[in-house]
Amino acid sequence: MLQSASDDSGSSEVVSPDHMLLYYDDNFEYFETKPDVADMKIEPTAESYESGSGSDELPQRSGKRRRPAAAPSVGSPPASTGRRRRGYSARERNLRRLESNERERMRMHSLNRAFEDLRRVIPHVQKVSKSLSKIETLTLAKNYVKALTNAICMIRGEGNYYLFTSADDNVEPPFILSRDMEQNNNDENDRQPEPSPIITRRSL
DNA sequence: TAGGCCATCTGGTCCT
DNA sequence: AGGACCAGATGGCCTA
Repeated sequence: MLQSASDDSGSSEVVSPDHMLLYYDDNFEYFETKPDVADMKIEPTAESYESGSGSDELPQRSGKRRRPAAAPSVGSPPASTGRRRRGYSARERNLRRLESNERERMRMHSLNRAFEDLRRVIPHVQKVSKSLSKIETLTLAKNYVKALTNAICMIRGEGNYYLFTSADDNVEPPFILSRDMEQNNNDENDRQPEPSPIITRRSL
């Protein structure tokens, strides 16, 4: 297995499949570093890749099977309308693909770090050995902003700016802020002093 | 075992 | 032209 178990924070230590980089011989044929991908069905050659004959597949390196040829996205031309850039050898194309994969991984890792930062500043009840999912994080953040906005408006004597609806209840636990719950979040030492909002949603 | 969540790959599109 | 962004597809892990 190439990928370690996720720590559920999205920041799992991942062994990049690209580090097991394929070797190419002079004919641009692929060679796996370890030919133990039992379910790998396609061993593409440069010819198949060049011809765009539908088997221009990179070998499965991460243990995850590549999806079949991409279905054309809605409202966009088919993938094979000549948009593929010419002039690149199979080796160059595959190097670019690997570089793109690496950039995409880095991008997703930075996105996950941002999610983790967001989790740290959203007061919530800690689930046992489990952090908030991404959708929970976003929904709680939205509710948090709403509640804080309402609190500000209340202080100004303007009444609630947002009304919470049943849709805001989709994420458990209910959005309630208290010092105890906030403390629940503060289990790490990388805290900076933050204001201590005392907001009880149910009182809104 | 099914479903939820996630990481990764991939190709199309947008942006600089 | 090339990188960023995006969404679809896929398979692994985990939990109820």
